[in-house]
Parts: sequence; structure tokens; C-alpha cells
Amino acid sequence: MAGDRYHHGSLRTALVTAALERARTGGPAALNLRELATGTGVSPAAVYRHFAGIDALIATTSQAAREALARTLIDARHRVASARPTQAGAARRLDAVGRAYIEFAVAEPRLFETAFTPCAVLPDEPDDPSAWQVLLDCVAELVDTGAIGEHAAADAPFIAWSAVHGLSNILVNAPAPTDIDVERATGAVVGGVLTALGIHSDRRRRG
Amino acid sequence: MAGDRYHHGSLRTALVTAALERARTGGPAALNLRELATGTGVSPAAVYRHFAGIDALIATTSQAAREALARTLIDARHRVASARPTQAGAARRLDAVGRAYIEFAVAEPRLFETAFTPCAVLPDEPDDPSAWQVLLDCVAELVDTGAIGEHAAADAPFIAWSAVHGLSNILVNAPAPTDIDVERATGAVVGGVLTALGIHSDRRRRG
DNA sequence: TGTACATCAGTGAACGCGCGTTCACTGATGTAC
DNA sequence: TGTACATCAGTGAACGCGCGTTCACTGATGTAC
Repeated sequence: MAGDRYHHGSLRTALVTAALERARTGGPAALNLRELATGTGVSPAAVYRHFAGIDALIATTSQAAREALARTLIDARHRVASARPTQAGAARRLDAVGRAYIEFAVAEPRLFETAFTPCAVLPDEPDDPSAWQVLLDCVAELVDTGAIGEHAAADAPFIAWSAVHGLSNILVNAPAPTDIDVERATGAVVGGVLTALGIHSDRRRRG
Repeated sequence: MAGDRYHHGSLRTALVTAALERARTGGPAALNLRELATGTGVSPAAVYRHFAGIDALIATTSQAAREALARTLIDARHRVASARPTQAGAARRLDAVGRAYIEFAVAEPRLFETAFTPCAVLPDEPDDPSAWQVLLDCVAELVDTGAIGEHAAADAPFIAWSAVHGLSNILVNAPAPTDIDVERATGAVVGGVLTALGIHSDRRRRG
């Protein structure tokens, strides 16, 4: 809509795209106003037409990275969609989302790091889509199908998020105290979540 | 041993102590060679007598923060020591260590952040004490007492570490998508770990 | 026990870089008449 | 349909700061004789 016929560019979008690309290889530390500007073919000062400063640009980029993660989760969830919701289906979808979370972190460690880097300013709008919301949707489906009780449902998002987020962080950052078999650890952690929630995992049929 | 009668100071130790103190309030971003030096009563150049550069100083400080965490875990574990190892005792010790991990992160968020900040160089020696090792000890005790099987033991450290590390990260960093009840989330996550490992939690008797 | 000397932890001044930000400006866009 | 003008996204040069690092040096320590 904004089109290709503009003053100099749809700069705001172009800057965020460039920032994501840089963050993908260099993490949040690679987000540099001057290089981002010149890399987009624009003078540093032009950035200030669209962002209050570097902190706002970083916050926006971080949010964009989280939204990319959320989209990956949504895709993974839809890939195991079924005609009618069932307990087994709901469990398989949570399993798929958990695995996708960890796989995203392993595939794009610097982008994952960027997604959760502490930012000096808050984004103007909430994440859209939101990874947290995807998780809540998964849990809601588990409740709807009767796979878990209402009471367990309150704790479920924390249990699930902590586990996959924790392993992701460990795989991405940690000066690993021991060499980690990513496949195995992923299976153990995601399987552990299902067990913790009292859901019968059907990993046997798939591994 | 090094004593108080020295050239100008037992500088290396003094610098790391000062760095930990600064990191405690400002995180790894507050680790600044010049301020650290002058804050210790020494010129910036003096730092180079003890560290190759700022990266080495940061790496050492990060390691010191991890070791502080490990010491906290060890204390927590010893606090529920029993005369003879039992299944219930082993479970309670894992529970206590898990809670202590999260409590450390909540009590000292910037120090926790420092402990796991990505470093440009690796420390010369492994962490001592090591948080990972404390976890392995807990799992070993669970195996010894027969609380969990040998097979489950291989996955247990990942399940436990991911869960507590993940919640800690979320509590420390996350621009929380929802307000989190720390007590409740801690209980849910640590309880979830015990359930995932197939251990009968005795939280009912304590909460 | 005293003296000469090697060692080495410190000083202090300076370097040079890269950064975010500012400011007066220019030139294209789009609208009122 | 043309012209005048307000708007605003851009330029380009410069500022100033804080940083890690370097270098020739100084002065205290400890050891050999």
C-alpha cells in the first residue's frame, strides 16, 4: 500500500527490516544507529524522523523478533491441526509448540537473544502476535478437551514457558558445562512438561 | 595470606569485588574498566597488570557471580540435610535447590543477569563451586536412594535446570505479558519438575 | 648486616575511535485557490 | 489546469563524550653478594 513510490523510502519499515537482519547474525549488540542508517542508504539523522532514538529502534526490533518467534509457534501449532479438538490433539499441539520454541532458539540464536534482550524503553503496543498468547491458547484447548483441569490450567503456562524458555536460553548462551545433545534435551524437556501437566505423552509413536 | 601489607593492594581480588558490587546494581552493562579502576583507587592502566583487558575482567566477574549462585544452592541443600539419605530427603533437597535458584534470581536480578551474560572470552578455570554440579549431585542422590531410575536420571538435570533457569530468566527480564505471582509460579515450576521426574512431592505438608 | 640491582606493580598523560545526537538546511510532496 | 505555499522527510557536517588501550615512566619490593 505504502508502495514503492515515496520520498526516499518507507524508512521505518526498511530500518526495522535491516535491524532484524543485523540482529540475526550479531545479536542486539550489532544494532547500531549509524550503520543501520547508512546500510539503508540514508543519513544517520534521518532515523530521528521515525524513532525517538536508538533505544526505541532497539525496542521495536526486539519486539519484531518476538513476533517472528510467535509466528513460528503459530505455524507449528497449525501444522498439527485436526478437524475436531481432541485431548490427544491438544497435547500434540502443545508438544509441537514447545519444540518449535526451542528449535527457533537453536536455529536463530542471535535473533532469540534479541527477542529477550533488556530494553531501555517499552514498545508502544503489545506483541502481535504474542508467543505468550499462543501458549495460553494451547492451554485453553487442553482445558476445553478435558485433558487438564481448570486448577492445573492456571499453573500450566508457567510450567511450559519456563521449561522451553529455560532450555532455549541454556542452548543459546550457556558456556555449556557439558556438551548437550539438543534433540535429546528437547525431547526430555518437552516430554517433562507434558508429564508435569499430567498429560499422557505419545512421544513413543513418533520418536 | 596475601595480607594487607602490599605494594598498593591485592588488586585483582579488589577489582573483582568492586565489579561484583557494581554488577549487583547495574548488571553487566555497568562493568566499566575506568570506573572500576578509579573506584578501587587505582589508575585505569593498572588493571592491565592483572587482566588482559575488559573482556577478561567481565568474564571473571560473570564467573564469580555464577559461583555465588552455586554457593547459595549448596547452602540451601545443606539446610535440609538429614542423617541418612532417604527418597523423601533427596526430593526435598532438590526442591530446596530449585527454589533457591529462583530466589537468588529474584533477590539479585542484576547479578543473575551478570552470571549468564554472554562473554567474549572463556574463564581460565571451570566454575568452583558449580551450580550445574550441585544439580548433578541432587540427581545422583535421587538415583542412589532409588527415587528415580538410572534412565530418568540422564534427562533429569536438563528438566530441572531448564525449568528453574527459565522461570528465573522470565522473572528477571521479561517485560511480563502478565503480572506474575512469584511465590505461586515458583511452586508450580519446582513442583512441576518433581512431577516430571515421577517423584511424589510433599508440598502439601509445607505450603 | 649493608649495599647494588633486577623485578614488577603502579602512574599519568595521551591517543583515537565510534558512538548517539544536534542543527541549520534543502528539496520533494501534496494541497488550497 | 496551473501556481503559491505549507509540510515534512531527508542531508551533511559537526559536536562532544566516554570508552578501552598504549607508552614511557617511577618507585617500592625483595634478593644476591
